[in-house]
Amino acid sequence: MGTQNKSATSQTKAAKTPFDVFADYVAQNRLKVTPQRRLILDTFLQETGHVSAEELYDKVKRLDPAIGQATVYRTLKLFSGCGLAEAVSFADGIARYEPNFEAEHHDHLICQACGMTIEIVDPIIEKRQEELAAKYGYTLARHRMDLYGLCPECRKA
Amino acid sequence: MGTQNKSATSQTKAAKTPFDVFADYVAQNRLKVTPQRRLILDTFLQETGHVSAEELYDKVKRLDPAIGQATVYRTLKLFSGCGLAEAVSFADGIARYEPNFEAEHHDHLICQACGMTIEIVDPIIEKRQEELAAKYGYTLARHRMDLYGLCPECRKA
DNA sequence: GTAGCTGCAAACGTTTTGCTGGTTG
DNA sequence: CAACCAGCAAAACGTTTGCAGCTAC
Repeated sequence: MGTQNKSATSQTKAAKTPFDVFADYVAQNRLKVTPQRRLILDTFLQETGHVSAEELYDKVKRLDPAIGQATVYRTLKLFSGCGLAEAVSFADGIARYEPNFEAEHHDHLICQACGMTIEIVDPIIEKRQEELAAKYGYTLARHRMDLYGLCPECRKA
Repeated sequence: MGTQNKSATSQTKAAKTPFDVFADYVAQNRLKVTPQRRLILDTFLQETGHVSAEELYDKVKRLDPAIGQATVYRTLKLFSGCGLAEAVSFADGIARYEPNFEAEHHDHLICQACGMTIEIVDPIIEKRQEELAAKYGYTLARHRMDLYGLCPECRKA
């Protein structure tokens, strides 16, 4: 599949930064760029992993104590809407988001015994996923697939 | 459909029923088996897919109107603790559980906008997953696949 | 100028907890 | 009979919403 291009949309254009993505989204949806949103985006993009809204609120508040938590919640939804953030949730009832740079997507092949993880991308599966979604009238945005089993080493043991 | 054997681990022993699993867990942890727990387990095991605590509470309540919802919540945690239930959560802030004893597994097609979820099992994908695992020398035990997108309704809107 | 945003606080729905009496082992 | 559990109701939790004033476009 050569380079990672979800579609043929951007040929000559340099890769969009998250800020561009946000700016575009804002422009297309009659929204506005505010200092708060900029700050929240900045802070969010510095996250390496996943953050809960509350955690992000704490960090942002340190930089701008006047900010309200509703703003953080609302803004995270915005990011989620324009693909900058991916909502992931572990089973503890707290919503978490992780920065989604839209670059490399991959699935996981995980060893249950030793934790060895291989990142995989399989065109056949990706294609079939699209077909499945289409069958039910869904438009697919993203997916998560984790395969659990035993790696060759642990299998021997 | 013959008997479902996930692996060749149990030679002489008969397969444990979920009730056995629960009984063992209860015995080992100084817990008690009560009519309520039995009822909740029964009801839960009849679920084909995922249930929220509230949904299960409704069903159980129809069978025993005196039951309290705290009991359902507490009991589901118990099931989760002994491996009978798997906590899955889509990004809507509601905890869901699905029976975890069966070999019958399904994946999810989830609407990002309204949360509508369709349970799917696709032979082509299942087969390809096995092939992929084999390619890397892995023996597959289970997997999790969630597809996120827009359902037909939300797509229109 | 106006649509859209913010912060606040109150409202919301889900889940947990404290308590008292009842049941299991 | 000693844990342990049930039901109830209230509290706690994360999240959303209504509103009045403010700000970006």
